[in-house]
Amino acid sequence: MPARPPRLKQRREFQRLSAKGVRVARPGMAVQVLPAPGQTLRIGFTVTKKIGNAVTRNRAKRRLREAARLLLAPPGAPLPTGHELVLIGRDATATRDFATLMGDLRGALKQAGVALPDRARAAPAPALPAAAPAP
RNA sequence: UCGGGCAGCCGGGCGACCGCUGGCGAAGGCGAAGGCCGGAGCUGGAGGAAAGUCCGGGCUCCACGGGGAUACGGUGCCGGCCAACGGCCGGCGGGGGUCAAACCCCAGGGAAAGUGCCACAGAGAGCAGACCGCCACGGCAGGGGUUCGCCCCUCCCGCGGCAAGGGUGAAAGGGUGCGGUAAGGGCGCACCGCGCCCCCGGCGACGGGGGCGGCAUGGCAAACCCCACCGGGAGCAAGGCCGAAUAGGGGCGGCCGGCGCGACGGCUUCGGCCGUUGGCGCGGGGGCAUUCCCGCCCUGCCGCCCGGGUUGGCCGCGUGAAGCCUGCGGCGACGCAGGCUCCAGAGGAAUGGUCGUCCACAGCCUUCGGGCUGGGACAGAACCCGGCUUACAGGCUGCCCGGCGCC
Repeated sequence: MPARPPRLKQRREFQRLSAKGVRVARPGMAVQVLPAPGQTLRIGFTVTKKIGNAVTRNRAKRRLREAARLLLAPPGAPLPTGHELVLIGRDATATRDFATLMGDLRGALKQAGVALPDRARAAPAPALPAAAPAP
């Protein structure tokens, strides 16, 4: 039962990603990636006041969080490692069709070189602790 | 049923799967024990405005002897309600609405204390004023009449009277009518208005009546101002606890020093003794900061100079001026009594994602049965409560006034 990825919370962490990370943009969001070899994936979300009022900003952040959960930490899969991520909301984040939003995120992560967990391997066996099948 | 006008309420419903967050917490595991780990499952989870942060409080810290004055800010008809208010209720006064009406609106104390302002237009706007006009008197000219004395009409000039009418304006120094007058004018009179006094009703704001006054006192106080009353400051990053880290200061100069400990130096009969020294404690002394914190601190006294930290957890933190129902009192705001309920607590900050179905709504088509698309208003708790203000798709309920129709 893998926990969700740890969150980035502090201002200086966001600033570090902004200064040193690689930025990839899609209509639904922008993604900043910084390699962190050996570390489990950590992720942060940010939506500026330019996007809208508090309701709109909250919605954008929640949709980004849900999209990231479905892509990066599906039930049963181990957490990816090796990166820190920041997802940045844009104007379309709150209104874009959710499947399209997921597509944006998938494409952005692929372009940034972040490997997604293997969904097929994750699918079975939530009951037993995942004994790694010998290759 | 139509039109007008108020008040209250709702503001997407149901279901499925996957998630988030608070609470309770089974199996199982660990430990000698207190207990710890663990999390199946159950369950709570945004608003009427959570908003603006404009008022009033609770709570917290800081300040604070009593009285007065000044400055600054606020409030401003009366009575009541409320923990309190700049809020609410009921009245009063004024204004609006309408043929009447239901009903709506209001910074609504003081302008015969002072200062200031009153644009444009207009002759004149605060010691009022005379453009057109009206009237009297004197004079020139023209016309008419004549009893030949003069009279009447018109234009113009001069000198006066007036403020009715026209005109300007937001406002022109009471209004309407009659009398009076050369024409006019509170010049006189009646009524209305205004001011003062008296009586009556009302807790009161105020209302009613009578008498007197001939009119004196234009408006603006969301212009300064005057009067009356009220008002300490900062805010949950308040404030407190625990742990970690760093520190619990450092430097320079001058002067002074009670006791003990320590350190250093010297002497020693090895028991101690003497000296030096602001390293520590006691005693004694001194003193305070606010607006993120280093608080209770400092210290022998005086003077000068130089900083550091801001990370984690817990409490505060939701049983409250609480909500719902019923009854009683009150026109009402509201109060009292009884019963029932526990109802969000995050901290880069939970209430989301997807789907089905129904209910509104909008557009198009329609054979009027419906069909197809679109698509949920304003907006997100951050210590809590009472208000105000502002935003808001659509909808529900009740009441009041008036018209028409029916019984």
